[in-house]
Amino acid sequence: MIRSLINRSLQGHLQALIQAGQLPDAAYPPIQCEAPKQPDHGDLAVPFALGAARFAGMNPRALAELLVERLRQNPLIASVEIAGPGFVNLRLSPTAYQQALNAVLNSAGQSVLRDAAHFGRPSCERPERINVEFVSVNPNGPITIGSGRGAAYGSALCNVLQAAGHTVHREYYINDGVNSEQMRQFALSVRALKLGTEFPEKGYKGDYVQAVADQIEPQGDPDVIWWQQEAQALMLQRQRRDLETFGVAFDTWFSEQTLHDSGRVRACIDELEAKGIADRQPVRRSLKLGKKSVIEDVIVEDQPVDEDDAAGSEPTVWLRSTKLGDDKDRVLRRKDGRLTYIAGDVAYHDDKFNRPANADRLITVLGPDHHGFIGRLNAVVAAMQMPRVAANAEGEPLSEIDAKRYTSPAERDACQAAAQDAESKLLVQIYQLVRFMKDGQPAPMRKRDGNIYAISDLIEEIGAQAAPQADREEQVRIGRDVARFFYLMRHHDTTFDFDLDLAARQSDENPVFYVQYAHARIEQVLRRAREEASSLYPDSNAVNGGLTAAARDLHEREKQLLLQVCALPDEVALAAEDGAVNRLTNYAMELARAYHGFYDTCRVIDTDAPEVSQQRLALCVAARTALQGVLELLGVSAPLRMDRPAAPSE
RNA sequence: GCCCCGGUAGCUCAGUGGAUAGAGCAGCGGCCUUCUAAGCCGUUGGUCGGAGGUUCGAGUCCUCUCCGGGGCGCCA
Repeated sequence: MIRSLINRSLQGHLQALIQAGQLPDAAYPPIQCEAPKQPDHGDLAVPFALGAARFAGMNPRALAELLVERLRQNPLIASVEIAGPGFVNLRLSPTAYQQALNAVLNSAGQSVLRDAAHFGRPSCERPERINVEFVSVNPNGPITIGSGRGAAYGSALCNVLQAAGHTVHREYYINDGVNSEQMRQFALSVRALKLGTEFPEKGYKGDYVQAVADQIEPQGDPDVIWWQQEAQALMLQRQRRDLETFGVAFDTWFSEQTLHDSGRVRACIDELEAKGIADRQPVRRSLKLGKKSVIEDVIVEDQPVDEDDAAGSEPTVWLRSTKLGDDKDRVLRRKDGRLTYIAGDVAYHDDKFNRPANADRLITVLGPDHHGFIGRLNAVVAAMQMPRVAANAEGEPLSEIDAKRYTSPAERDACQAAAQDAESKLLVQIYQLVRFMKDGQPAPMRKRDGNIYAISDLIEEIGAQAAPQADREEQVRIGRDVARFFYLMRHHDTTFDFDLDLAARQSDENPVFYVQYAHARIEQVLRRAREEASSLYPDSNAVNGGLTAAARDLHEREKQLLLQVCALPDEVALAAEDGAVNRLTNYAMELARAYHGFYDTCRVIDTDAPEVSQQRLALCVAARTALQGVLELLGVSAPLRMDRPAAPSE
């Protein structure tokens, strides 16, 4: 925002220098400003000269001098100096702040998700249609606190991508395949509880299983498949409800079984066999990997063929995923005819790329136990996308190792191209383990009675402890806000400890309340202004009118607040690029800090100084816009007021 | 054996190859007759696990190594 304003200026200055022949025309790194480490270095710092010196063939300070000459002419810049090895430190003019503030105010009251003109939305260079699949747990239990991280991360990631200008499709893949062994066990457990039949050895216990059993009404003596479908439908209902409570919504709930029913899975296998990337040879290949996943050898093992298998049984069908970079070949169809999970995945990924509103790119959010899936999912995508290999094509001869997995140079080239292409189209985001800490000890995720620690339990627990007097709806709101914020505080690909005691504490240690309190404070100020000094209240026209008045040198705290507000689009752009949504929780805390500092030092409502007061009200509105924006992206509410917790009685 | 993640202040963690490595909490000391003190300000606290390397410059990139967490099914 302010930065992009300045960045544009900087680019202009650079071009001018090149055109004037003061700088050689070279492939310079991008010229950009950044927040200085120390506030007393100025409002913004430009490290360009340090990086560009090499390309210009001059020393950094001399290059900085050239820039400084130009910057002195710039009306947005109040002062500029060279510091350290060649930093250019800028102080912005009141005009620059004024312009930035007005720009933010233009999107006050808008949604960063829905309104494309919201200042928090960075301009996206290459908008894409992105399909994001997340959560996708088996419908044999509630959403656990473990998957809760994936739910929080996935939903926030979608918001960020959308705010960055992409078209996002949120998708949940329902693992409802009837040949799933786990679902069969679940169905048998439900049936046992309902009918009092023998409980399966690997059955599911816990109140949620009983709850499903209580709701099921069998007519006659239905088969296991019926039980399975009924049970998973009920479980799915519960999952949807819990996710909704957690602030997670999907555009599509995609059923695995529909792919089997429509014959798509079988058709895909046929296609793969026709291409030669799947076959029925009784061998399995695996890659022997050395350091840095360098392929040291290809191991080929014969698979036993039992002569006495029932007549009519067919050979196992193998996906030759080692040709596509996976470390093992994978079975698509077992010899008893049942299809594996990965067979469904082939059809599923193919489907995502071939819908009317097809995706340019897929993102799949998976838990830490699925880390080994990256290679095979990539192979699955590559297998369907690769062309049939022409038999007579030529290429560099095969190496000794490659000869063990490829039949021809042409096949090798086609496979490697497909694998590479798949890597650019499918991004697997793995989130790491969460440990829930209670009284300094890890809390068990699975209770002894077979019950699971569900996300709904977490929400209720936090809400009830943080606000014992509040009504249920309010407790759920608090529980959801705190849980989401906590999940999102750390980088998704880092293990972290979720401190349940801290989460439930309504104190200054809890960052969620710190951020929300900043918002409540803003609302309070605006309320008071409306009630006690309505002539100063910034309805949109009055704010803009007030700001076109003489620009004033802002207080240091006001500048810091506005700079922080203006950093939102930059943070969104970065998060969309690298998927590090946790930037935004950090940003939210910094923004809140900036506001609290401003609030403490700068009296807003002051009828004796109407112009200053009006500008500060405008700053409040700007801060509110940014806070609401970032909280909307995080899926955390922005409360209009927060009552001070009762002081401990003396 | 291979893969992923982590090791930064007493604790929990930030930290785009750039300046004197930062917050919060805990500790210590201040600030409510004025918009909510769930707040603010000051202060104490560091061999960024270790060793090499690349670079004008490394907590950040590369190699090796030590310690901790997790993963490597014709389960999903």
